Amino acid sequence: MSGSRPTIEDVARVAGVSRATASRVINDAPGASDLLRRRVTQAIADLGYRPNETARALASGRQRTVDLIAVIDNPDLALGAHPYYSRVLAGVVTALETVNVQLRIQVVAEEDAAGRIDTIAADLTVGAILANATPDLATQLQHRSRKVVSLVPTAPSVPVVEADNAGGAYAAVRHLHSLGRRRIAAIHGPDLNTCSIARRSGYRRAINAFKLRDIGTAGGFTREGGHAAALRLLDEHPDIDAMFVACDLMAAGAIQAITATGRRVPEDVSVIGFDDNVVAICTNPPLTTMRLPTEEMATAATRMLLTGTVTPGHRERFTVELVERDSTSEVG
Amino acid sequence: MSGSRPTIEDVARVAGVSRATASRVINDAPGASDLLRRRVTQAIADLGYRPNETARALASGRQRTVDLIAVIDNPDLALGAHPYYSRVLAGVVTALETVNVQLRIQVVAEEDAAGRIDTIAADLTVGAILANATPDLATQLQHRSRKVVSLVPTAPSVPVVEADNAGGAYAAVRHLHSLGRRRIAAIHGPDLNTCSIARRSGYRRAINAFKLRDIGTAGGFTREGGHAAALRLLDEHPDIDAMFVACDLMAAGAIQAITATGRRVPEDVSVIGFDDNVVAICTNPPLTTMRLPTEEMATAATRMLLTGTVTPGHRERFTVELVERDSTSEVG
DNA sequence: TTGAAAGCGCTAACAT
DNA sequence: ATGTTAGCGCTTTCAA
Repeated sequence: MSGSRPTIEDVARVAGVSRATASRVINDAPGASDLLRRRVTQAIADLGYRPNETARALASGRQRTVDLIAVIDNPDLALGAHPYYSRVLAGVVTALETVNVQLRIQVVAEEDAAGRIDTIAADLTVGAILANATPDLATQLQHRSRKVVSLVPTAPSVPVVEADNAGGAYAAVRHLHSLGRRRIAAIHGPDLNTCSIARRSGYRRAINAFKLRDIGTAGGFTREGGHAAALRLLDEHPDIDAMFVACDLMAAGAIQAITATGRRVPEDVSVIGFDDNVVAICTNPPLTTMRLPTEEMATAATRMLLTGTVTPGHRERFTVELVERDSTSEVG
Repeated sequence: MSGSRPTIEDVARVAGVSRATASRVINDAPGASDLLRRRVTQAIADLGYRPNETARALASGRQRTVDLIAVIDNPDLALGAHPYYSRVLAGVVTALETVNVQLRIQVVAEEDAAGRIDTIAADLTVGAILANATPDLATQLQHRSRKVVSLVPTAPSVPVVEADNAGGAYAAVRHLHSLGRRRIAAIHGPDLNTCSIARRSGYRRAINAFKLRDIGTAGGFTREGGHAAALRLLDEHPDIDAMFVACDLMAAGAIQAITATGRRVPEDVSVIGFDDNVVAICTNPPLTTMRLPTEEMATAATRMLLTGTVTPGHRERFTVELVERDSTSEVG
């Protein structure tokens, strides 16, 4: 009776319609009048009905899954290794804890992403979370399926749960400035990466606001990239007294490079990163950084997919906060 | 016809029995003669039959899941943050990619682990992977369910997919010794942690083999712990020229501490870690460490559960290999 | 010990 | 537009 979970049968009965109609409403399928549609929706709400995913899967012949799409350029930093994916994964898993929905992870190599779009879109059931898709890929995927949400900014029409990258970068530079740093160089991420672009624009805005010189180079979001970039920067601009680095992994490399040139962090060169993942406490010295609420963002994105509340152009923005550690200090 | 996957119906027909009997055999349920049991088993093999998990879940009323049990003592190092869990998660997800089995993650606080054992055991369907269980917890769980496999050594009867912790620790010390280091201190993990115990015994064995002095302290497997431990060690034994640190996170802390005392890594004090997770490339200098194949181990453990090949006392051991970076050097 | 048959909760033809 | 009905592949009574 009232002990077990309501079924579609209950919904149909309460709404005074057939199971088929109830099913149509639940699945947003055509072939139901607005009147009945409303009655069913009401019944669902009243009963607190939630479809049994298992029965759905059996009847329809396909398992409902949430797809996590990761575009990989560097195979060394796969799912288990890269702190970003780890956090995304953890966030998605949290949202999936209570529902009967499968998680499918699709690792797509950058070069054959284009070729796989149709297949991916066709296989989508609940929808896809784009961990790090390019605007192009995201747009195409969204065109073919609608059930897509990105964790990084892409194109205006693609639903996104994003971090305030520009604001975070601005705050980072402002912090360095408040410490008396005046020659603040930047190690940016890849030129075409949208997070990287947003962070760079935040940096530029701050540089202008504080009337500083814009010194920057790109590092590719890897430790190696950060290392090489810092070396270049110090070579060309030996008087740099701070670095804004667009991700923690690069910041780790930058710190290694800075100290390798005989400079001290934070006294000679203060460093501020972006992400606040486990790497930040392991650099030497520990890294001051801007914290991204990655897990929370992934959870939110997954919930959107699950509840079907993704609408084109939907935009949710999470704030990014400063976490002070030992890689920054006042000019002394 | 031959196009789609064989069903239990096909198995029953080929074996010349009813669906009910086939089901009994498949589920190891009582009530089937040895003769029929053999015929069904043969038919399953011939057809390459694999049960449809979705149908199973619907009929039985419960979803089959693999449970990943993580005992958490430090909330700061939850699933998304700690590199170990990330790698385990990645490995489990890999094994689950092709099957219709749900992943359920149970985060258990250390203090109420005991109280939750019965509930956890009762809810198990496919089985549980114990990421970091104590011998006590593992034994009790295995007692109540059988379908349990640990990723760390626990008790002899509990099936385990483990790393050669002792061998790895021995190899680490041997490496330091081969570089001319003679005052090799150790930062061990928690006293009661079985990985930590195995690594410590490997260290001791090496210390004896090379006739070195046994200098050690415990660090609790956290960055903070490693930091504090290194400070203590250097204070009490200022002439230490190398450290064997039982995990990368602690090694990161140790390196921070060593350089903070004005010593150089690797020249004055060489450091070798254990794990080889993302942290290892982010320390300053990058960390020489012993690589644990955590993802592969987790995948193997999950497959065992899935195929039902877990038997009490089963023991699988993965080797641990040296990865040289810049935190170790010859005495010069 | 074995088999027949009734569902599990839902989707999707097919009728109306 | 709406309802009727036949399964999806399996487990689990219930009878034999």
